[in-house]
Amino acid sequence: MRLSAYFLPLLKENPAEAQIVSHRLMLRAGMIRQSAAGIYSWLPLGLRVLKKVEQIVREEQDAAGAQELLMPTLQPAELWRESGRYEVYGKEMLRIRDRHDRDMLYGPTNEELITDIVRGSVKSYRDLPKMLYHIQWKFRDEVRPRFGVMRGREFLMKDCYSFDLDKPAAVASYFRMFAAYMKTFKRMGLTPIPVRADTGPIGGDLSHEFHVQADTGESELFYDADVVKLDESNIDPTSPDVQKYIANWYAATDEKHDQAEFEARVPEERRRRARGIEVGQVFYFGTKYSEPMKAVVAGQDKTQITMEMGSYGIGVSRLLGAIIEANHDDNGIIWPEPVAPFKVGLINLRAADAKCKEACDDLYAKLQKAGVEVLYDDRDESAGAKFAAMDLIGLPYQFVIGPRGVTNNVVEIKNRRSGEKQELSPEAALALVAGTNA
RNA sequence: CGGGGCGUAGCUCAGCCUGGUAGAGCGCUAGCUUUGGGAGCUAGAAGCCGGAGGUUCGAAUCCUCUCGCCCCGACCA
Repeated sequence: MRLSAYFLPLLKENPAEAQIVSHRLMLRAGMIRQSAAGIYSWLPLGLRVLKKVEQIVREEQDAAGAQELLMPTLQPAELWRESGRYEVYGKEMLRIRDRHDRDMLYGPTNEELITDIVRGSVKSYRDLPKMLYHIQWKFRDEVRPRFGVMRGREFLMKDCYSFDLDKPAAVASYFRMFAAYMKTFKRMGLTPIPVRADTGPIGGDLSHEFHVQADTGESELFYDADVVKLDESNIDPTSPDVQKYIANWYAATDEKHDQAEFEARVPEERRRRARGIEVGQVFYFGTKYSEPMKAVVAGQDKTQITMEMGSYGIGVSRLLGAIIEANHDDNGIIWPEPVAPFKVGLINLRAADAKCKEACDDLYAKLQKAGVEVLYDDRDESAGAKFAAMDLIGLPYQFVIGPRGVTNNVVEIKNRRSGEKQELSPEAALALVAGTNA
């Protein structure tokens, strides 16, 4: 993509409304634009990252055995009356009336809808288990939206629902998803910390929140260092020992932290304290919805079995804020490579110079041919402006070509994260990024 | 939902107290000069001063009402 043609409205100054760093940087880097309080448009650069985050989530859901579907944003109030949540949910739920005076709502979550779908088609014990998920926009009418996309009213969420025959199977589904979450967040360059959680309005008796570590995070976490060291690929979700271990380890947010228990259970050298941002939560809630909504299957012995359910959410749009909170410096964003909007930023320092232009155009074509995602700054701007823009949007590699480099046939490569610079031939530069392209 | 703050050019803000022809910096347009860390000079364009009422000869400025946005708290993916 040529920057001269790209819609990338960068801001040199901090917008007054943005207080926290991720919000400021997303606005300054031209990723989002606010439409109303807590509601944002996603501009091309922001959308590219959103899609990458979404894709990683999708791949790990699929790998965990879940199947993707897509439910609507608008739901009939009827289903929520059936589960009893229509009255319980409060003003956070955006209620709408259609032209026929039917009560509708913009979904804040989808337990009712998915249960309705499953109960309509799943009739036999042979049809279970099932795990179904979708990635869809949700709306929660927060009293006070803030922190940009981290606490918007409209947000993109992955929500998955598991349906099992009995509790042991449902708990295994829970821990399968648990392991998938660890992997998902790690793939984005984050450090996930799973914290035991209350089940809140969703209900149930087993739940974990996933926080990712960020110095600017909203909550304070106290945890056993072993929690972070756990390798999710070794988790056997069906093992009662593993389940017990995970369910009982010490990790708590400040509200639920018990210093005495922390000290009693965790050796001093393993006690950790950090700030985090919540990006996901998993619940096992048994028959809370399947019971009132009559989601049952016929068992082998002609009995009726009420499905055992769990639900699993990831705040996809919120993750962008969390990733930036955990990956930035004074100059701007530092994207982890798997979610970077482009892998390489190619800078022509002297756009008016024919030789520079030729060298850059050539390298740009080769990068594209090699399948490397590249943003090419071909604008006629001052060098400083180009460096600053590239640092701000935080692409992992900056390829710089100026009059000096052209004379020596070298490309200067800057690693955005480490700041290290090296000079390579165009061929070597190409090999550097083409080789490791995912 | 309680408390506080702010709405003036695309962005950051001054002007308001003490009413009298709407400002600055950045950005934008044109030209010239520059060219390795947000360039310089010159000339421009750009605003229903959030909206509605009121007071006044006269309102960005004073009064009333309203809408929007931000911050702290309670609440939350």
